[in-house]
Amino acid sequence: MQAHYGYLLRHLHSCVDQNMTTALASMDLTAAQGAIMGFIIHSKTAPCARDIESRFHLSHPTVSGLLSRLEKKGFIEFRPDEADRRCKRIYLLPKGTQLNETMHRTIRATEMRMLTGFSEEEQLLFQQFLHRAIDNMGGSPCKRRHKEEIDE
Amino acid sequence: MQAHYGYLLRHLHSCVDQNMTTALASMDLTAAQGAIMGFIIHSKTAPCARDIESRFHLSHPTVSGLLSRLEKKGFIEFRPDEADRRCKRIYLLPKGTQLNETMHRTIRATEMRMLTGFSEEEQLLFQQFLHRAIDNMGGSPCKRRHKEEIDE
DNA sequence: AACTAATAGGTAGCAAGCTACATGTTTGGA
DNA sequence: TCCAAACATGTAGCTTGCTACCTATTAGTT
Repeated sequence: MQAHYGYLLRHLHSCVDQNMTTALASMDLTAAQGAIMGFIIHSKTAPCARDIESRFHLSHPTVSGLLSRLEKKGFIEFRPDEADRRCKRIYLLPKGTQLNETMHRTIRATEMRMLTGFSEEEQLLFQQFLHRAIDNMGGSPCKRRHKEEIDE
Repeated sequence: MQAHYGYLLRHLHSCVDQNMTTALASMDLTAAQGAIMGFIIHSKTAPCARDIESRFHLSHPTVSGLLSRLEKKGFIEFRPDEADRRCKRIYLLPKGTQLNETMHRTIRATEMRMLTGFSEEEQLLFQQFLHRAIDNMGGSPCKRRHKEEIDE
């Protein structure tokens, strides 16, 4: 029997994404949007789009689209940085601040569901496999490299 | 340190997909298109869109789009089934038949790259983890169920 | 001081995933 | 036989991912 890891990865990713989106639907968030809101909520200082690109290894236009949808829905707002007029910092609006605990519980619950029947050791191993495989593929999927991963 | 499997899965899937697409670019195929061409080439009898949906757990419109791009590029053509006028069977055109060996080698090579440094046992374990996680999430990402997975 | 690099962001355009709804064909049961 | 359910496909419209190319600002070098 053949491996077809490419297929398995797409399938699992797709399942998790759909389940996560369904779980977050009552909060008016998709899986990707939820992940980003979690990051913004936990940031000490107001992040800018670039920070999100680096953290999630996403291209600039992808993040740009996600943020503009979150802005349209009233979770966040942009305000220009006074010191550096290039970057627009992201600030939480009330609707965004409210999410906090419920959202994290929901995300956690979906991940736990995926790992049903996995022992502690298996969970750790699974996580290590994913990290090793990512490293083997060169880390960043998008062309434009991020600061912390300059391969000299 | 937290898990964030959702993020890891997206990241790995994205890396693999990009690498696969780059590797297949010289054949004028993307990763998803390559997977489907492989399935069509190996089919005993001419498949229809539905067969591809079941095999890859994809929704109908997704498959429909992929196939129409493959048709436009001249890899395949559609011919209606004479017995059942609902389904349009998929036939390989010369450009599609030519792909065979090179394409499979390329796909295999990319998967092997991802597994660099994995022992035989680790590869098997990784594969089992993916299958188990998929089962935990309920198998099919899209709403419309497929024949073989009717959960009674 | 001035020019070039790097950086932050914007837009267009495409692929691939999804849901929801509509059409036409087959099949099976009353 | 006939009508309803199941089935194969089509289309519209959305999100999320990408590349490529553009502008504006900052920083660094000469």
